[in-house]
Amino acid sequence: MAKKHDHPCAIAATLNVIGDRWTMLLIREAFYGTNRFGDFLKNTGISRNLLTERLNQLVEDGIFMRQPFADRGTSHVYELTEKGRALDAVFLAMSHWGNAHIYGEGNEPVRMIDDDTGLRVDGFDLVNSDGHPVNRSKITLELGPGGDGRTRNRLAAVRKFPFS
Amino acid sequence: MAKKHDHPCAIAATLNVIGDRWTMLLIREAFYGTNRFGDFLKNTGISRNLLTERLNQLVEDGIFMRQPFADRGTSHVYELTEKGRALDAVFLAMSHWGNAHIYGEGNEPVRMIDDDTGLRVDGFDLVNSDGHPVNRSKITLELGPGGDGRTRNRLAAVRKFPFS
DNA sequence: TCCTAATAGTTCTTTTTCTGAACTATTGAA
DNA sequence: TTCAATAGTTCAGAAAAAGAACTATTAGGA
Repeated sequence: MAKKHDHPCAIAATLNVIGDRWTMLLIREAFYGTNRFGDFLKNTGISRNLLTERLNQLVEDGIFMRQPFADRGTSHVYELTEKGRALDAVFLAMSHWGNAHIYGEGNEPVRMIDDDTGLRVDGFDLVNSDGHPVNRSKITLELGPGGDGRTRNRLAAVRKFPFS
Repeated sequence: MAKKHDHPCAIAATLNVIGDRWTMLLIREAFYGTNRFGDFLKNTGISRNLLTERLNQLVEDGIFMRQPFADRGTSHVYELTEKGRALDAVFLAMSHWGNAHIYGEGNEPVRMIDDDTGLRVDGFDLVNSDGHPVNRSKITLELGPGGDGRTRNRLAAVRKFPFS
């Protein structure tokens, strides 16, 4: 991928791993069960050389594990690591937003169903470290231990989120 | 941005809007309260010509509203639309993942605090359309009204998510 | 009125990345 | 030992991004 963002920010850091046109599509495939080079290729439309590069990078970043697979030829299996599976929240958020705001109600290509009730999965509640729900409009940003002067200045300007 | 993904998938559709190195960073800035060309420029490090192009695209995509601002020179104010604010879930998911899996506990540059309890915001619960919690490991994918033959074939292969 | 400063945006060149196609390598099975 | 399947490499052309210089617009002040 391109040059990395280098300021202390979790969004920037995350974009350094998944912030390009293809990576989240590869991770979507992994969640769908795809684990072979050729299947990633076929199901996403990425070019071969980019796929090679992206898979290598994702293995290096600890998102995929690569294991030999004795089939025909030189085969490997790519599986999500725990760190990779933890991207499920990003997957779900993007999936929900795309359904709601690009396709719109009644036009979703794929829906997620809650097996227990048969109802559609339909959003998220934020929870705090006690597991209790958080009011999305009452969140404050705080300088963390990994922040620096830039972070402090940045937060000094704005602390309230317009979450809804 | 680059060529668009063209298959019926909410992730692909979302990537067509935010799937590049800079866009989520601009949206982060908007959540932080940034609304002027020069401030986006300064706070992200994007180049001027790309910023112009991205802002135009985001206005076209309905993520930002652009309004005249009488200051000095030819000024505008960029504000998130409701569709843009709805990306808060993506923002929160990326933010949480970056903190947890790139910086790690004790190294977060920025933390989100639940004003009501003072505790850290620490993840998401999925909810169904009744607003009730969903067991993440019990979700099924279903062909939606906007799906096509490709979608059907795709889902036929795998229906269970390895969410954790 | 004219100049200046502030802001936003454009243009242009160079560098980097992506695309797409052809080619190579490895290995199991016939 | 040849063939087919798979993964991966190489390379040329196209597209996008980076970075710097330049232009345009307008408020305010001399």
